[in-house]
Amino acid sequence: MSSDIDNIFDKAAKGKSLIKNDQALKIDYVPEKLPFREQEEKTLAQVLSTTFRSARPSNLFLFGEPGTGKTAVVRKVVEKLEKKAKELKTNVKVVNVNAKGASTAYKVLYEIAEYIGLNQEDKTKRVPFTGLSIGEATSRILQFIQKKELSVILVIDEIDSLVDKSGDDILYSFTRANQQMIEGGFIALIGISNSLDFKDKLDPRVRSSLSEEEMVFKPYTIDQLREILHERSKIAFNHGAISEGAVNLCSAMAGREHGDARKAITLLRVAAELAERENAVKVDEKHVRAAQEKIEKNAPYDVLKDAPTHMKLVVLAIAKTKDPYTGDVYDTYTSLCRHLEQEPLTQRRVTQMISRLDLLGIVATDVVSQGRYGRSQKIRIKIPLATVKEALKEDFASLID
DNA sequence: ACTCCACAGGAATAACCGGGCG
DNA sequence: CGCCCGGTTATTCCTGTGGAGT
Repeated sequence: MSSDIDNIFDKAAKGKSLIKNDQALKIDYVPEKLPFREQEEKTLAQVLSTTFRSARPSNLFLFGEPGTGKTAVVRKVVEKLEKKAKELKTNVKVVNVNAKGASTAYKVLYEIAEYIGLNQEDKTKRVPFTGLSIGEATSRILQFIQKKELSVILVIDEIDSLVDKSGDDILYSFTRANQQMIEGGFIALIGISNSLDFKDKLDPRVRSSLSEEEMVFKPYTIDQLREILHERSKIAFNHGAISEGAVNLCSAMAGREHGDARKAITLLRVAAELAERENAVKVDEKHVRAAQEKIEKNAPYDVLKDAPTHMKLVVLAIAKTKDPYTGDVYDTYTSLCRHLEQEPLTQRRVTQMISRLDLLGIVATDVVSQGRYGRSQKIRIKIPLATVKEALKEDFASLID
């Protein structure tokens, strides 16, 4: 046991660990070179270059499946732009918001205010953490931009979740603001979206002004993924610390659905962590497989573990009901509630939770019509029962058999 | 061809919370 | 302090519907 520990220390001391640069395997790492995206980089840079002529660049709209390099391309180009802007001492501000991370529209506005320096600058017209109406916050931001004659590049990642949450009003006011701010500053919007049909959800006016310029990111092919991983492992790993087979397997696994580079790299990272932990000399296929398993198992476990009580009860009810349809599940759920002396929620709420669980990937639902016997949802649990038990045993030890 | 089950899932509304504002 | 604002959870009420049984 203690020799293991010694081993770890020895290895670390000798600098013999597998990983040379762990940053390079993080999801938000942007490498110097983005293979197969040179064209996109160029186009983006072209569009944004008008900033230096003090003109507003076209709004830009990027889509593509997750892990196709949208965010990476934008980050890279925008970083360079910022650097250049600093050299030239222009008033360019780049704002990066991830709409998914910021849980509400208001938080998005708050972050924008932080980034452009409004909140440091002006005490009476700042955008506080909460308390203002959306409209007031928006207009304070716009006024500040105009007053300071800022050139703002506003990057909104996962823009679809912003619109889902609070509609396109904000986007509308931003795009419209541009038409009014002929003098002074401007906002150029860069929207990034994973879903291709997102545009249909928008108000036509917003749609046309948001996508003055569009770019579609195609999924990577398996060969391309391999190349990407190859490049990345050169940065991340010490020489010989990763086998060819591991790289190939990662790319194959990540490419199975659609070429998702993020998934491929996460896979590689977790595999490397596992390999390090067991003191292996190099990362190979076995670790990749283990990593895959770990990733699949862990995500739902975490969600479930700190879900609200009734959500857990619903999951438990689904697990306990055999051949679960909504009605049966609701029955078991109410009896579970009685058992725990909890007031049961309405069926409406429970169906909402089930569709939420569907979204989270914990269950799968199918609307099935059984003719005479009505129309209902057939529910399947997508994660292993053991995981469910593990996640819920703290709360309902007595109910789990 | 018609009926009618057993729900799905939208809309309106209420209750509550956290947090700034005057 | 009470008030406003937006978010989230939950309820109530509702309209819509695929297809087995008749």
